[in-house]
Amino acid sequence: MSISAARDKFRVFLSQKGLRVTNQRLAIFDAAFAQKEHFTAEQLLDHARALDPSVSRATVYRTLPIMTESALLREVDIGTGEKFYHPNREGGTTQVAQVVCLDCDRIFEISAPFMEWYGNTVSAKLGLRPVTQRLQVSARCDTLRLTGNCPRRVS
Amino acid sequence: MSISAARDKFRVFLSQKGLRVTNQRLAIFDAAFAQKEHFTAEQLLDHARALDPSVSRATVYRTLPIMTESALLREVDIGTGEKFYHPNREGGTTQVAQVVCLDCDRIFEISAPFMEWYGNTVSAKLGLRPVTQRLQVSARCDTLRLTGNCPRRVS
DNA sequence: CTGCCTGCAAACTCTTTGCACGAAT
DNA sequence: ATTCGTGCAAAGAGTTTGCAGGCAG
Repeated sequence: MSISAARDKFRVFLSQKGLRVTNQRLAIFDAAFAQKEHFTAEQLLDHARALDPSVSRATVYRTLPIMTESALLREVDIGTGEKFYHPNREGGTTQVAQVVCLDCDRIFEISAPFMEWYGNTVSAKLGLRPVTQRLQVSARCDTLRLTGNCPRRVS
Repeated sequence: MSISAARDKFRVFLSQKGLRVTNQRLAIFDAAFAQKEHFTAEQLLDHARALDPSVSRATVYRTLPIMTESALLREVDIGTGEKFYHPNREGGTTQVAQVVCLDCDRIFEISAPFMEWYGNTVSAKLGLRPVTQRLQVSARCDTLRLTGNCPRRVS
């Protein structure tokens, strides 16, 4: 999905929900889709302000749930206190797992289709209906620690 | 593992680490192991104070990491802002997944031995060495929502 | 023109920390 | 007698919210 297609999808989503298409929301969208890696609300605020200085922290926090609900953004909570976000460029709803490198603090997304099966199986045993699954692996990078170089490039 | 065996394990752990065996730490331990379900730091404080009114919030927060490190307690972060804890009565380090019921807010622990294999596989692809895994499923309980009764009893 | 959206700053929640006193070893 | 542990209250981080004015529809 191209960025302009995603942008259109965002506008349509807002309209269909009866929400207004404001310059601030568009700036936040553009800032989010310009990111190459996972970002925090604070980082997004910085980038959005570079596009439109009138964007406030409050609006960023109010817009993030909208973009998450529209599936344009993925929310990732790795238990560090702050939430991370990542543009969903493929537009799909495929299950993904996260691998968090404890040495470079980067987050890698890995397709994990079996997670859905697992959620169904386990939930059925309890008489529940699965809604979401999260699979996260935190790992160390020996190469980085020993050589000082991270062997992985920015995706 | 009986509760008194666990209590001894806690005392031994403290001693071996050069930490002191205080009444407050023991009260917090006893309060934790008296819980039937997952609990928060605040709930633990309440129960510990019932055993020893001198226990403070600060000491609870300072003791929780110690009990977690000693594997007597398991820390569970389901992304709600507050952390949950659960006594590890079996004493093992088996991988467990959590199923969180969005209707009764209860947390169920499910053995998930394949998680370790998965962490290894995924990490190896990235050249990383896995440290921890988290697998969580959030699910709805239709029975509870429709009848008002939760079909699962407290474990 | 109407009412949703905004920025600002204060409030909130959970957790951590500095300090002086108190208790375990 | 040491030194670590403690309670208290304040600080801290991240996020949410009340309000008065502003802009989209």
